[in-house]
Amino acid sequence: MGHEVLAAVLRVRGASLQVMLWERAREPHAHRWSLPGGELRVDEDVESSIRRQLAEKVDVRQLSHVEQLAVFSAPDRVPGPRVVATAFLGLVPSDVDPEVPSDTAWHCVDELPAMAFDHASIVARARHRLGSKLSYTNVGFALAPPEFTISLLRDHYSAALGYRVSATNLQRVLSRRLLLEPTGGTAPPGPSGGRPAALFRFSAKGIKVTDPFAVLRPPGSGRPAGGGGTT
Amino acid sequence: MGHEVLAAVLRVRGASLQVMLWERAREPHAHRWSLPGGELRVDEDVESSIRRQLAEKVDVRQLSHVEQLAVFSAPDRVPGPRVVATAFLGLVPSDVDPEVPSDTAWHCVDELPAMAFDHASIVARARHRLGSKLSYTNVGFALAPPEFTISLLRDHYSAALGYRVSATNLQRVLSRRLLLEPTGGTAPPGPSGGRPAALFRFSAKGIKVTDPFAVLRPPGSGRPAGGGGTT
DNA sequence: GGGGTTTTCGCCTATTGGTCGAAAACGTGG
DNA sequence: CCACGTTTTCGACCAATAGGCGAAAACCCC
Repeated sequence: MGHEVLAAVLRVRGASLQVMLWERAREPHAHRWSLPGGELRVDEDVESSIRRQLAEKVDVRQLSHVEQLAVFSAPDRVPGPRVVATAFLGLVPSDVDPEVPSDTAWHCVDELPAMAFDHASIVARARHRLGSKLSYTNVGFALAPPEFTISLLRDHYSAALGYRVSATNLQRVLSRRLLLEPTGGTAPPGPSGGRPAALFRFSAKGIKVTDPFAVLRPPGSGRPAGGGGTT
Repeated sequence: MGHEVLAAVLRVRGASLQVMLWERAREPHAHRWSLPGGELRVDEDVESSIRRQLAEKVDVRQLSHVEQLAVFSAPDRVPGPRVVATAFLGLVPSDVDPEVPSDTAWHCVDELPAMAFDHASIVARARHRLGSKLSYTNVGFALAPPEFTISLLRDHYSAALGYRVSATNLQRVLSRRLLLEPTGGTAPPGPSGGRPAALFRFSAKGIKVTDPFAVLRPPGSGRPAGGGGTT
């Protein structure tokens, strides 16, 4: 029984969320688009494997986040011999534009082309996971450059969530979580003018990226033990 | 490359959280305790497989919740040929006491015996996942009988989280999420007297079990679209 | 310098979580 | 049958957080 690893690598471009896909040249499902990945080797675990395979597509240093998504294991999910897939969610910050092979391109997640196998449902799962985690972790920073303005972050959140979020509120919520640290610098205003936006960087004083926060907290503590919590 | 499925099946017993384990009779790791599970067959997906394998241990109808946990894939996680494991979290309500085979027993999660392979880390992951999800989903009801008192639910939450939670607060939070529905009945008081407790059942009007709620909500909506959200 | 634009910040409100204490509803023992 | 302990339930109050609005700040161009 074969085992493959696949990744839905997402990024924000302008106002839309995009996923990295490559076009299959050969059957089965020739000319349909599929997620990057491949066979798991015997000497690597699934995370090493997906990082190795993604390295053939993009510079792995530009991946700001990688996490397990789920196992897809329907017996007929691919034609031929049985293949189980471990799917990952990957994120790329918006300030880099990795070189990709000629058969590979970014597609907006709400205008997906004809997809191979069950890859469309994997992308859907990745979108859902990202949207959920934006609320209670700091994965949002993985979408943004190391230094960013609140407006940019707001736009990224909006693109990933599919609805506009308020910059005022986003700043206050993230500040309370001790996740924003002003760099002191400012970004130049756009061509139409406007007040220069202050630059921020991500602060590690807050929660860890994978830690959900506890709504029902240990008694007496404003935030859960272990260094951090958020709303 | 082999693929196995494993489950950390948890339940609350009195004031402690327990996990179902069986004692290995043969090498490797003879006399160490391991999670139920086994080989994935070619004609089933991972969830069917874990349900089938758990059926050999307990009545599957008594499993109130099953969800994917993570893939464990370190090349040397088991001796011999490579085996990748898909781990699950399972829950059993506290009112049933499933018959288990003679080599199988429940163990308190904070007094685990010598565990086989990487199974201890899988149990740790399951505990963490349950604790997190108690806060923002309704998995808590999967630990309780169909009808329950607030005190019982409070005790189950306390056991699973490892700290005491307030019954007052638990009731208000769950009520606001529209998850509690009074049955009208009451439970008889204990031997030391006391006011009879009102019985409740889980109400499906609230959030779905796997849906996290959005802290950053769509504008204008008190709760996210799609049937429910919570704080 | 005036008008347009964008960011930032302070107020106000609504919702949620946490704590406390009183009242309700039971059993028991004098 | 009445005082007492026990447990549940409920209301009141407080703290923290999220959302909305509008004014002020800081820039552009003309």
